[in-house]
Amino acid sequence: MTTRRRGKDLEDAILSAAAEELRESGYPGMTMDRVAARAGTNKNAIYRRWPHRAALGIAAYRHLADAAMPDPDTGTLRGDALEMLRRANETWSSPFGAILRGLLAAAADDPELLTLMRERSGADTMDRAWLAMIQRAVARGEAPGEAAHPRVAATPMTLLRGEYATRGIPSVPDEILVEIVDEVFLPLVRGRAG
Amino acid sequence: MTTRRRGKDLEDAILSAAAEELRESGYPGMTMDRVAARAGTNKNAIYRRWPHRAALGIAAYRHLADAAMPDPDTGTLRGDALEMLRRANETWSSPFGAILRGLLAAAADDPELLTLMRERSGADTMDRAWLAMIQRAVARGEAPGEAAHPRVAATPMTLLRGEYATRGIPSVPDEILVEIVDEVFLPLVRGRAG
DNA sequence: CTCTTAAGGTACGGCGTGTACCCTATGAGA
DNA sequence: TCTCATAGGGTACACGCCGTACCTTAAGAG
Repeated sequence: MTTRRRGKDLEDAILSAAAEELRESGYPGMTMDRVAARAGTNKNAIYRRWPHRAALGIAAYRHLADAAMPDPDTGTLRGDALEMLRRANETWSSPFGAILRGLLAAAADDPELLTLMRERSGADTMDRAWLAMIQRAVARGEAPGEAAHPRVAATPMTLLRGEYATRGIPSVPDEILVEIVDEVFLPLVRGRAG
Repeated sequence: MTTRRRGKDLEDAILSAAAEELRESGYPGMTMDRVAARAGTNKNAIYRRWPHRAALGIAAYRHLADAAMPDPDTGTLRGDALEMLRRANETWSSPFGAILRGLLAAAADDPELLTLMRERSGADTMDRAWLAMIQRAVARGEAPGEAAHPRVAATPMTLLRGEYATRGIPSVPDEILVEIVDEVFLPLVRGRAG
């Protein structure tokens, strides 16, 4: 330990350590002591940068996330929607998604943290992608223009999240995704005609 | 303290104490020590009955819940749906709902607890009420028979829960409820015709 | 070369969960 | 009526974690 890290170097080391802890133990299992130890520093350095454990957790989560997949384009609205749901399901059911859910659970009481989460977790990006997808379908004449409504766009993802919330875990079976698309999303889009 | 409580007496005392703690401090603030003190007993008696704090929390929550309102019957599907959402919004935004949300957050990782919660929290009852409501609309000729689908029935409540999950707070404004009904639920019901 | 700033080291206070141990009232059954 | 297994009461404690305080020491700007 000849040299002593400072500023950004140290900050990155802490974030990486926290991210690894998140990956290994989830948010509830991420302790400040272990993060400090893993980063080869001490809690002072952490608390000088982040006020809470939660703040560090969110910041570290961001360190993991960098998805930014391209929009699906299967040619049909049904195909695109299913693809989106399947991708989301994969993400949410990965250990990675478990972390996100842990964070969400911890933030559930704290509006301030919740908005932080929304920004970082790409939920808004997701909604925009759905809207764009619907607009492509409208352009193809596959859906009525009234279908391009934010709440319609957000519905399938909300339903998927609902599955996680009530079932609780590993992964939502594909039939459910199909059901969400065929029994809710597509009828909804059609029902908005005229 | 001439007499010493046993069995059901003591159990009720503990549950009542836990329920009061829940009401006053929410689930995160309900500590075993305080519950024991409030019940005039000690943690032994509690841990002999419930394995976790979470288990006690869920059991105590049940002690608070006894709603069972009659179904709304406004004469129109739109009116009934709005009424259901408004009632749910009231419940969920009450301190009482905050408790429920705290419990849900704590149980989010544990499927076992989640099923316990579902049974106790009346979510299934709620879904049945929605289905019955839709079936009345079908009988009136107000909705197509295909609309009486469990997933359709569950959609509005899931969307409302989604609002709580992302916004995080006090109460969902009425416009949002109206939007859920007019922009999603009713188009969905109509879109399932034919 | 000095001096402010930030890192390292370490020790705590406080709180909460779950367990251990030992004492004592209760009530069922002989 | 007496005995005795059972369950409640009291208390202490190990353990883990968060967040803070305090002091020492390196780094690097001026």
